[in-house]
Amino acid sequence: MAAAEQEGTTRRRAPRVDAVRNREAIMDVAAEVLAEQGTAVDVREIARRAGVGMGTIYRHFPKKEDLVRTVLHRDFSKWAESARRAAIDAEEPWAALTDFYQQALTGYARHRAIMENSALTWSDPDLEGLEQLRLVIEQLCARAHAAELLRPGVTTDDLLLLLVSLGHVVQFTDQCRPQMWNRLLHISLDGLRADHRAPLPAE
Amino acid sequence: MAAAEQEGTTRRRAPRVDAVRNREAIMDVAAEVLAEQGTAVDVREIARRAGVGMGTIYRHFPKKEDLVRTVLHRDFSKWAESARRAAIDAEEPWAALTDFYQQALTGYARHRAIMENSALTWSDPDLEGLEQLRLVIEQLCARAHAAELLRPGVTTDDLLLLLVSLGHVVQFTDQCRPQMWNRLLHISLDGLRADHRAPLPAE
Amino acid sequence: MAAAEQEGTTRRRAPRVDAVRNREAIMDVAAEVLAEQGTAVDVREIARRAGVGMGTIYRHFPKKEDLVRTVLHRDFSKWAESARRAAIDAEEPWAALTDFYQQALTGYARHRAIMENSALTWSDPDLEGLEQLRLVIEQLCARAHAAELLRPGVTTDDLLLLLVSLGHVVQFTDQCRPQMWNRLLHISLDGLRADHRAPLPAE
Amino acid sequence: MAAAEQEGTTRRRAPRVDAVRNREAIMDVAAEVLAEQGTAVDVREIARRAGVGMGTIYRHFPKKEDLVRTVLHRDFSKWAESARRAAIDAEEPWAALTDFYQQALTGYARHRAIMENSALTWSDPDLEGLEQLRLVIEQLCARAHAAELLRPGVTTDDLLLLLVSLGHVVQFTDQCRPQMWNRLLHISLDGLRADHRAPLPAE
DNA sequence: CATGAATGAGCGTTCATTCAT
DNA sequence: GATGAATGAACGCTCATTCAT
Repeated sequence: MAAAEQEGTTRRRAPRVDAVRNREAIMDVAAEVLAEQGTAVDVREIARRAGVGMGTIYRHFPKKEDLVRTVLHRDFSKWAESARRAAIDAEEPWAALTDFYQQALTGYARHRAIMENSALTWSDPDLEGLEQLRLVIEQLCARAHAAELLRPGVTTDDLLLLLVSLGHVVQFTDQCRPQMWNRLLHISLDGLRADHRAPLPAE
Repeated sequence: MAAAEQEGTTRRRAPRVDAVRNREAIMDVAAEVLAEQGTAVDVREIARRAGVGMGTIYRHFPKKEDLVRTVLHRDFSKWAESARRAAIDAEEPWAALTDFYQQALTGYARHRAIMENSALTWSDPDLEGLEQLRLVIEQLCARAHAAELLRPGVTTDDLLLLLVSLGHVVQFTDQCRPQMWNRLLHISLDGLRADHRAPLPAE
Repeated sequence: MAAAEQEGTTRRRAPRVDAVRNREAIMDVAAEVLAEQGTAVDVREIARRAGVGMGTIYRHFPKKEDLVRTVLHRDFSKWAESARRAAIDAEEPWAALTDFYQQALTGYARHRAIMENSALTWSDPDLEGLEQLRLVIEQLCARAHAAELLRPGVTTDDLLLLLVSLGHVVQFTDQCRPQMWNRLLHISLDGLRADHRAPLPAE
Repeated sequence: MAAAEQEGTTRRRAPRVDAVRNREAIMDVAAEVLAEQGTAVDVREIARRAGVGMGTIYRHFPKKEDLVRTVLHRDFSKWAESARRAAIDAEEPWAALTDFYQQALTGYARHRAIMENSALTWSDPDLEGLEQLRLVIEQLCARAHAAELLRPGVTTDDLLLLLVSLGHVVQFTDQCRPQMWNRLLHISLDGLRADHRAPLPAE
């Protein structure tokens, strides 16, 4: 009703509000469900939990994969952005790095669909997503190298891959051994320290 | 029938040579396909590629899962056994460990279904498979500790988890960056060395 | 959405008229096919004959058995209800009884699936269906006994069982000797008359 | 060995012995299984329980239905023959009739496949089986009519159909109400008595 | 535009029947 | 002949996607 009052001027916009609302509802629900169940979810469940019809989903996202990609991208970006800020705010380069891993592994690594997709993303450069994360890591990497805290030769890709790798560990130890990944993280980080001067193998 | 029984050596009339051949063909093809596509494959595709009818598969393996389990178990065992021998034969405890990882990651880690199953196995200890692997790693771990080459506090589970973790890395870098996991392996192994005396976090 | 809610009368947006039509088409076709072929029909055939896709059937009836049960229940109830009315309307207790059998055997006894189910229902009292019928028969039985028309000792179960029994006769004489069951019915009914005072054997 | 001694003369017959043995084993087992489970049995189960290969079954009986028909025919005939003798031996025509029903319903009516097939047989006169039974009943019927014990107009077909009808009752009350069919039998037989002079409806 | 009913390819599985050994 | 391995049509069911309302 309130929306209808402006009829004359906003005839076109009014429906958009709903559309946007819907789109967001869908994405929010999808985010939840994708995190819980991975990409194997039934589209119907997303529709049901979002309170919309399936057609609405398909209007906004022609293929299920489009929805998945969009949602993952958004969530990933959101998270990457907060990670970026944390990285900038940190004063100690090394602490920045370790905090980053801690946060990443406590947070998004539990997201089933993101982890599923990390693999895809990695091998299919057309798919964006890890790219933003790479930027964050690039900074962390550069700062740590600048402070000579990071082992010579360690690249952004190394750090990124380590993250994904530990992410998988989180996935399947989350239920039975909730903190075990932390040990692996420590081990890996110790292996990344500047103390180690032995060159890493070429790819 | 009576005639055949005199033989004494072969209770079963004729060796169903072709049946054995078929069973093996099925398992071999299944191994291939499971390695490529994971457990989601259509049984029909295995049948097609094995050159047999669907019914033949179901004769040998009443449920798809039976086929999967059997194949995975076979492949895993085969590989675990060779890993065990290599581990025993190695003179240097540290080399034994690194070679083991090298071999594991060059080999079975490319197998999608095995990797799928590793995750499951981890959280469901009833499922066998990783158990054999754990035994091998236990030995490697013990020897390395005995020689004081391994960081204090490092457990078999740490090493096992590292393996699975790097296995996933192999999975999704195999196509685009075939040797990249090797760098991570080096980093992790360096983090495992006895030089590091800092205690690892409790689980 | 908000606009639709004002209506107050129809919470559901649009009546899915065609959906109802489809559901009914499915049930009608299913009734036909189940009557003809019993519960062994291929769901695809029902779909084909109803002019819908298979999925449509499964939308309305999650399992084949749900469809079967629903259809049988509907048909059975419909018929049982009309039988009940006829039984009440009849003035003569004996005529009520004979008409009831006539109608039952001319009608639902040709339904293969119902007859299949009668057998099951008999041995599994959890399954509903015969229950309604039993109620009708109970009344008929009571009235006939009250009028001393029915042989002493005859129970509702006797009458019910006779019905099912003659139902089977209808099943397999329907094609070749369409009215033959009628003779058996007469014979049985005569055996049920109060003239016969010889006690019936205990179960 | 004993069979082989006559090699010269019976070269052709020796294998037949086995074949016959097999054929009989198959039929015996099939009889059992068909009685227990009806015609829906898996051919494999018959083969297994008969200790022969499936090919052997299909050599003797090109189609499953051939086996079924043959077995049922044999069992039916066997039983019909014993019924015939009992019928002849009986001195009282009425007792002959009632004993016949008693025996039939205690005996073969529990045979699932026979009962399944009775329906088919009835409507498909090409299928033999009931024919022999009809002959027996014809005699019983004639004797009872001659003694004026049987209601005028009652035909062999009436009696035959009554038998099949009560047979079905036995089928589904056997587990839960083992003797209930007996009551129906009494009722029907009383309806068949010569006391009833009312004409039966034409078919 | 939103809805959710409809579609149908595809999956795991069974079993009568055939055929190489 | 006998064997039982192989075949494949057919079944119940799921779910991404389309489309009439």
